[in-house]
Amino acid sequence: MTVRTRFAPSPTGLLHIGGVRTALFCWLYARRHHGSFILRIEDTDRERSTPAAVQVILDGMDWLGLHPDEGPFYQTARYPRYREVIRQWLDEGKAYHCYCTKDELEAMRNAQLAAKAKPRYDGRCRERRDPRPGITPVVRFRSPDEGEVVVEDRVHGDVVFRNAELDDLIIERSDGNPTYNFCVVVDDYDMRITHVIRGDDHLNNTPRQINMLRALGVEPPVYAHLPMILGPDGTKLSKRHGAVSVLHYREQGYLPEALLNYLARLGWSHGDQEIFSLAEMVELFDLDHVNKAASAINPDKLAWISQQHLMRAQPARVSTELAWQFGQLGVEVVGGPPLEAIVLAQRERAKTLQEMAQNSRYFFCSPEGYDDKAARKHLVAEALPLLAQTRAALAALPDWNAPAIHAALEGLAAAAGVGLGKVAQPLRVAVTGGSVSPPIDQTLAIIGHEATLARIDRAVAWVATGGGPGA
RNA sequence: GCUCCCAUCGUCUAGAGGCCCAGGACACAGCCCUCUCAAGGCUGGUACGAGGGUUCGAAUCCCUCUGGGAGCGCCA
Repeated sequence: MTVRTRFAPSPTGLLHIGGVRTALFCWLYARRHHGSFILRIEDTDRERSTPAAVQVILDGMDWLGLHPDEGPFYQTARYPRYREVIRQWLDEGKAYHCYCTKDELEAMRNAQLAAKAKPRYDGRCRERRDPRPGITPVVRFRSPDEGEVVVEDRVHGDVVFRNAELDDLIIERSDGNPTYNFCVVVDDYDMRITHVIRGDDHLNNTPRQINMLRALGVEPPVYAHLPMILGPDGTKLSKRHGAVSVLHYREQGYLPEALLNYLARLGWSHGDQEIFSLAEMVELFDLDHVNKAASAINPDKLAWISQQHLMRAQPARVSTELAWQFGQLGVEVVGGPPLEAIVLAQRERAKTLQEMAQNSRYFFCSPEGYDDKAARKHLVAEALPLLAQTRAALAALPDWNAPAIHAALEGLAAAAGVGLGKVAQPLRVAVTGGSVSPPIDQTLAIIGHEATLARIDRAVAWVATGGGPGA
């Protein structure tokens, strides 16, 4: 039997880390077993579903490369099918009309809560024969009164629920719209889903769904309920921390495979391995090593993984992403140094593409000013003679490349009887505006011969005129 | 309140009775490398929630407790 998994988000909020992790596991499992991954939009809540939210889901999945083999399917497009099943169940006595008003339901609920009982529908309309005038009924599924349902879960093991705990849930609202638990069942059946992989907040819904599946005459699929993902502080994911759209991660400069790698390690493991390429994840993923406990997001670790992927990715691809980041910063890169050289020089000193771009402005523009602390230490009168010598030596260089620059600077330092740092730091501040950059030879090589000399001149003049604001 | 789930370093996790006085990773501290910052290497500290069992032997199995979480909607 071919594996068929599905990711079924509802377009009522944003697609965040938690949803993405679920999507990832579904996708990985399907890929791993050469099956199909299906995307289904659960938009039966017409009040809260928005086209914008659908678009975010689609864009997010697309960016991450979690492409569905089938779909997206929209539940709102399947209403005729749901009605067909409901009609059939009504005919077979598996479902019935309920004329209780919201007020009555509310009263029932309060009474049960007051009696310290679990609030649930008592089934009072089960045997009702006649409609109540003026009330449009809902349709309820007739849940078994006795026995128990066993959810055979791939991550939790067998979980047993007594049917006595379950009540008759509404499957069609009074406005004619079908409800979630019911649609899921019909869809998973129609779409021949073999493995339902979802958040464990759905574990409690599962016995009801199994009962409905059986009413349809079929046996349930394999279930795997994933633990929740929590915010950095260990509490539920909220807007305050972590519950931001996945697309935020793109803007902040994370590579999709880095985010996916991080998410894969949240709840899944393969021994001690931390870094996985997409191909490795597909090859190694399995449900047996999915953890049962909830896990908290750790931004530091995500950043570290991000950098690991930045260092491993093809420079050409990283360049493309970097160009976008420069665009965001308003830095014109056309006509400047090749981006690949910058990637190679900067990738081990940036956690994200955004950070890389921010730290690389000086490759394209002269510093607008000098870092205060750095200037006070290195751009001072005493440093001028050596800086002037450096300028002369660099000006005389016939070939402008890192090894040649390096040799020149080394020679200068040796002749002056100082360490390379004495030469490099003033130069670095003059040319980049700060005290941090890739190795000075590489930095100068990328900036270019002319620009380097011009910037040294500016710095010398700046020192000569007593410093002051600006460069 | 009822039902269900969960429980190893601060965090992510390895661990499927002896290989564990518990391993890896992030973070943190120190050292090395070094023109700065990184990257990399080395070293260090910190964890099996508590109590009972079972067993020659338990982080691993069972029970109770405690602590977290989820569900109990004409939301998904």
